[in-house]
Amino acid sequence: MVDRRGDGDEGVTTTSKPPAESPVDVRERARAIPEAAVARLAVYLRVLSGMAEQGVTTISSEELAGAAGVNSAKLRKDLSYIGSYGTRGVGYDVEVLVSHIERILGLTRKHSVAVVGIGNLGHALANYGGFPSRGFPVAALFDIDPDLTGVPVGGIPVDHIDDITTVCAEREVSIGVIATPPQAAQAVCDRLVSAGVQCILNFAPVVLQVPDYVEVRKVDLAVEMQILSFHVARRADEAAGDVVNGVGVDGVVIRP
Amino acid sequence: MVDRRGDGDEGVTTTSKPPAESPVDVRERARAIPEAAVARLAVYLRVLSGMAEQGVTTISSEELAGAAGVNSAKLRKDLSYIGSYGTRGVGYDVEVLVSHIERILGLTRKHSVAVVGIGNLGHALANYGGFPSRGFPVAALFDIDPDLTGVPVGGIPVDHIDDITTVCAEREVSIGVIATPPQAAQAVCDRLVSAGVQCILNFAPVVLQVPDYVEVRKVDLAVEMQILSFHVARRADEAAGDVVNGVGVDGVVIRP
DNA sequence: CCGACTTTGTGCACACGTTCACAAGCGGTA
DNA sequence: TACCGCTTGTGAACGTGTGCACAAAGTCGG
Repeated sequence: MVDRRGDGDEGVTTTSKPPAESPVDVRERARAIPEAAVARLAVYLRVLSGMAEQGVTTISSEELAGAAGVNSAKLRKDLSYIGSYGTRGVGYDVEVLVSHIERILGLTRKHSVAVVGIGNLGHALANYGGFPSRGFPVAALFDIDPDLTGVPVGGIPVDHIDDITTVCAEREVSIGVIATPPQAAQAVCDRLVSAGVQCILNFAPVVLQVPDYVEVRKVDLAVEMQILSFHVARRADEAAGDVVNGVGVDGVVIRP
Repeated sequence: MVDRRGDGDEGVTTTSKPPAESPVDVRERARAIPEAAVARLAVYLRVLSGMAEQGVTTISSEELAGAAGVNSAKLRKDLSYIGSYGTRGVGYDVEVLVSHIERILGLTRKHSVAVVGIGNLGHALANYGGFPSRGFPVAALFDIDPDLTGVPVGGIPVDHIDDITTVCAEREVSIGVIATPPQAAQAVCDRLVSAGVQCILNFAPVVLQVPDYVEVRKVDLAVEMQILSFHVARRADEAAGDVVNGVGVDGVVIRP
């Protein structure tokens, strides 16, 4: 039932395609792509889309790397994970690259999204234009507050959280977004999981416990802030402690 | 532990390799906590704070690791970067650990935050309770829309973006949050930087170009979604692959 | 004071990710 | 066709991060 539709075939490129990659190879390749590279591929894709809109048809690794904020060797290696679709001496065809990255990222298929927790953040997410335009239609909204049920937010009526199982099944939700207060997050997560959702994006500042087969990514604003804070502090220490021999600013003995 | 051993008895170790590092490098290294560890320390801190509130005074690496969703060896190694504050046979004193992590993360100082772009997301951020409670008071809001100027959001009046330099200096903003549309992000970023802000949290789906001394972290919802999408696709491929092993790729299922 | 038991801190080996550097391949030119 | 300059793709070196496994260091009961 896993419809491996994707592009009807690989022959979009010129006739040159010696080893005639089989779908199995593509699959093996996808499995072997490092996590870090996947994140960057998504960035390349966005940059490339922008390029395409501006009418750019060809781009070199150097240019693309610059626009994506990485070094060009890394970029080429990342792209090599998905196949060799460049032309030596010339660069990459923007459209070809776009379609291959989309295929690898599984964007040939639409992924319906459900947002749980329609507070400030939930509202923002429901109205966020970046989702639908990139193949992630928001198909359902849930909240525990009965007063919200039926109220449309961003064009979609809110459902009560108790209906999560049936609604998710009905609308084929494949990604759940948790935007609830921390206390509710684990319970919501459990309900999503039992509703068959296997991918979760968690905005609540909690560590979710899930079965192995469920993929969770978290966005934790406080943690991001604290990482920035750490760098501020480190920088201050460096400035202040430059000359201090053996002792850091905070009293940590650095040298024996 | 901050390297204070001078004991004899290395046992069976091979001949030591000479890294030939200058003392300065050693000191820099000692100070440098791996980026990945810093992110986790922030998580430990949150978990520990919760524990403390519930009256827990002591915790073992195993328990804390479980609550933080990491393995215990990693947790201990992470904690060892900031010093050895545990008691063998017992565990860690929660409050002691909290205070040390806070010190390392630079949370003993308040870091004022400015949010630029008061749209849906900006509203959500301005109202987000998680910031002030964790030592990140929102001290300023900016937008380009003159109609918003003076309007209070989350208790703070919005300033016009043209006043960003003076206001940021006045209120000692150390962290800037960009929640504008992508087209505006780079310009806003430039203004923040020239206003002296050295740490930026970017929600706009753009790769920001900044000087070396500025620290940028990005939160890109579309990228997160696409990473999840990749995993969905990979999983689907794997499921198909189980069948494909020894069978054609046309989706015909042949059960052995 | 001792021995049994618990838990930390860390050396070591391994896996993952990044960067370098260069051969291979392509388009353009004479 | 033969050459030249340019850019890709990748093997190999390197650096960073992870996990295991165990000695060291503590508590506790007797």
